[in-house]
Amino acid sequence: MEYDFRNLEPRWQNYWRERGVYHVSNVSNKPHYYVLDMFPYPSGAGLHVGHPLGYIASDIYARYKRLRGFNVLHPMGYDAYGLPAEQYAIQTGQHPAVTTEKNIARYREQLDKLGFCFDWDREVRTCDPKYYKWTQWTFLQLFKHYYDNTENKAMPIASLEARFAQKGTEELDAACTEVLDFTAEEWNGWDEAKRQQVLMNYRLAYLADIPVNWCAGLGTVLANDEVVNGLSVRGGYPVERKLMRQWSLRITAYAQRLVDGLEKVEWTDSLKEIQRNWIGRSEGAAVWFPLDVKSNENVLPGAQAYMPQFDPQPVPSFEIFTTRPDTIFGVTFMVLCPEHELIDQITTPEQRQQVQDYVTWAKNRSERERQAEVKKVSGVFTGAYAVNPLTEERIPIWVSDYVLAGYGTGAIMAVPAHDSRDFAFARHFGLPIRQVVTQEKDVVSDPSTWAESMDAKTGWSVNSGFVTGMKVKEAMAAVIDKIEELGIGHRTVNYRLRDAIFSRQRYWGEPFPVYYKTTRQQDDGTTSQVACPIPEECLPLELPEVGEFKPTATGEPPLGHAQKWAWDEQNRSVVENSRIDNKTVFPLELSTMPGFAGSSGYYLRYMDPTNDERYFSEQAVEYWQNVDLYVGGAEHGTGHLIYARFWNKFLFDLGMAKKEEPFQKLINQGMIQGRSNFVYRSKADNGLFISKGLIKDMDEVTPIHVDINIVDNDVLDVEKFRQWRPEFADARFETEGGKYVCGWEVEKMSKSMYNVQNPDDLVERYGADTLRLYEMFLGPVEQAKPWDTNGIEGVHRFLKKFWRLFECLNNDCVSDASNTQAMKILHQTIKKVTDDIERFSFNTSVSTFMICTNQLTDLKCGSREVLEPLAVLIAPFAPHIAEELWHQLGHDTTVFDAEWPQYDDKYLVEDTVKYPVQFNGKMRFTIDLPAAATQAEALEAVKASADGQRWMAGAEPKKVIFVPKKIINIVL
RNA sequence: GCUCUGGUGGUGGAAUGGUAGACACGAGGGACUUAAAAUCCCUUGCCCGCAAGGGCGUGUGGGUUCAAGUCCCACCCGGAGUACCA
Repeated sequence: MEYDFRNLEPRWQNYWRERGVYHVSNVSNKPHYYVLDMFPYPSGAGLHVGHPLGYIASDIYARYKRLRGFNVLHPMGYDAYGLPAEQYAIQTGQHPAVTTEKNIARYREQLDKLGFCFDWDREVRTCDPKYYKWTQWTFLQLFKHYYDNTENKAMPIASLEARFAQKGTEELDAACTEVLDFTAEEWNGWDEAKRQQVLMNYRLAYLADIPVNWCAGLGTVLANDEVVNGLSVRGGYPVERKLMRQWSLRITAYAQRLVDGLEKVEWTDSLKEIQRNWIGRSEGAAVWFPLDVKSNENVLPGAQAYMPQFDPQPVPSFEIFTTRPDTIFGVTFMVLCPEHELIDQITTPEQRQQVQDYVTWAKNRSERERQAEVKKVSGVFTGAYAVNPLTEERIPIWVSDYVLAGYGTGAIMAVPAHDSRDFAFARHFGLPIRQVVTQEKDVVSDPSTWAESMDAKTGWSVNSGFVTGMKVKEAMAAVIDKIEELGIGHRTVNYRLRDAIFSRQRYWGEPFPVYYKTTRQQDDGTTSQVACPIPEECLPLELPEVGEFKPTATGEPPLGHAQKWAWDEQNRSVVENSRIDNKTVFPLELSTMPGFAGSSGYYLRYMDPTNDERYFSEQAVEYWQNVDLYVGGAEHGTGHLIYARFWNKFLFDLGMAKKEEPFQKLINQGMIQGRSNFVYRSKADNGLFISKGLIKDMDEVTPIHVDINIVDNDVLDVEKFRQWRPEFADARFETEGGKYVCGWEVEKMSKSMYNVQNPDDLVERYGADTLRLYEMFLGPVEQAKPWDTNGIEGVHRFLKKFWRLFECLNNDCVSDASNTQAMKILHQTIKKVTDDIERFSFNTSVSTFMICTNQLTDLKCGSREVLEPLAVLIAPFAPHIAEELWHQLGHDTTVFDAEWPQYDDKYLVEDTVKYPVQFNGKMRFTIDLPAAATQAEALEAVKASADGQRWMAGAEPKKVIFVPKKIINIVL
């Protein structure tokens, strides 16, 4: 009987579905294991061969774990909110829900064909109100909590209110936007609006005017990880900095825990490094530099103290952040960012015009220009001077945009000798450079001769007062101690991580469960809007229908088009906008949540996906704990994987998540790149195409992308090529032995390069099992590699051969002698495959199956005793053929209820092993030895077998190295 | 620039410090066939040699070791992340 995958694969897929073979229960006495894939965004293009790579790997591991007796949770769902569906809606007017539904159906069809073991009963979709109810709920919890640095966890905002009423901000150490200082009396005297304004400063989900990445092309705000080189990741539109009132998540409160948590998880070093860099923890010191008042008297009428904790005098001071406190003796100037609030106050009249011009210029420069011109030095002198608090030297204050408002304090002490940017600045403006660190003890040189600054944090301090002669590390500590002693600064840690902007001016996302009350403030009479949460029991707040998906004429987000988008506080329901009276009916928030909202907690929801009472039940999370294995792309390193960890840590603080880290082990599948094929058109003769091997000079031909689907093993199907496009209808070919050979190149997989491979075609041609094995055989899962179908025939051939192996059993052609040999082969295979799966080396597992099959075929097959375990062994990789063969062997239950075969050492022991023996590299021969031979026995055997010329009888070797089963090395 | 990766035949890739190139593709040769498909066998890192055999080989140069693709140092080249982060 032929290996008829076209008949067999759908048949078993039905069998699995009908019997609910992959249904997973939360109640089991088996050990649990949770294997998760990053759920896909269902795009209109459908799956390409890159998607399934990770799914196949996780499917293999999930099935393997199941066969090893684990209760395996392996769910799948859709990250269904997103920009493409919305863009499509704007163009066509088609509702995003409709296109999304259609795309999901297509994805599901494609996924089903590949025979995955997902428990579809647990499917989640981020756009489903039953799901996003919990996304909104989590947002409300973030809104209702603040981060207490003393407790080092999130705490209810109510406890903060109680605290304020009792003792104000005294002894409070909490994550906040701005450090506030008020007493209980002050708090108690404030009205509700003012109090809400203060609380907003502490909430983990907060509303604030912040500089955001505004993308006019998309009409929305973007998070930092959605912007690259000043352009939006989606669409590549320019992005500008703009001050807007936005919801943000105070993820920075968790910065340290996000760094620390990386120690506890099994991720690749490179991904951990990506996250560490993104969080960007740096230790250093904050130091106050006071203004030199004497030299600036004329510019400081009524200057206010800017150093409340430290300075009793009304002298403006600048707090700077440095990671090199040891170089404080080398400060020759200081630099403020153009946004710095003290610039106006300190600038001298003579410099005022210049400074204003510079600040204006810097503000109007787009983010993109700024980043592109990083190497261009610009800046202006303010005319003012500061005092170095340790040396009491007078140093000029400059303004330059190389100092960023968003990092540290927006002001720096410049040490040009030991910082490359300060160095470039000093050189450009002719400012002095003073060496305070030397790499070779006591050796100093003239910095004016330097080509670059000396940035290394190594060497010794020189010209540095009390730290002169100390090693750099010691000097750092000594300077900070001194600064703290003098009360002019302190040890501190800075993070590069920014709070996550959570508002998007889009339609197709989760609505914020928030409405706004307008109130008039008692003290100054200004009106302000107070954000009020929708009661939790009223969730989900469903996304309203809108006539149009574009922003409104007044520039409001698409939800501004909704007719029914107001909150009736008394009836606790969404009502018509026309009823807004700001007394009982209020406007609802018009922004929606970003893509990462829905994907930040989906792995928890899979544990208990139909629960309407809770996010997930206590019992479910208690059983599953967290994800044991997460498979997905490393491109989510600075986005989803940070947000999800934050989300989980927050839920952990609430006592809901049971593990602080959501993803214990993480495997990054490598990106599948496209492999494009080219034909070469002669420049001299436009109708002539020259085969690759016949081209003498690449200048004589034009390479043209050709659809990879009409190329097989780099050989062009010339007839299909002529039909492919009208202009090639009369194409002529200069061939190599009748074959037209195409060139190839690795490029991104994209439609325009005609190199997109659709998995359906391959399933149709070779079957799902072949495709699964082939994708694994391609190379290590983690490695990026170009897609290339050149080897798929070999894998398909292997499956046919494997199939024939089982036909032998039916023909009963097994001999006893060969059976013993076959058992050895089987047990070697069990051991190797098991080891390989455990270390996620699926490509070598496939090779092992090939070797095993070849050997058994050579032996003229094997017995049931051999073939039965083999069917189980291959089941994770090629489930359909395994299930078919398993049933042919007479079983009537699924192979996935079988037990994973164990290997027996007795079959692995070889009687004798050939040992290569080496005499100090000069001579080598091979002897036979019992496999279990000891070093002494080995030596005796060597002496007995070695040839007499070189091994003198009775001679003793100087040294013998004996590695069992490997090699004996003897030094004479 | 900084950080992380990787560099092995014509190709994809194997090698707990122990016979480098498993396995597969491609290529060449052959068997079976009227033919094709399918299947099977042989050769295939490079150089010398009819052969036996020998020499050279894991980006480059050093080092550690009886033994290095693997460990250490320096450099060169790719890929990824990040980017005026003080």
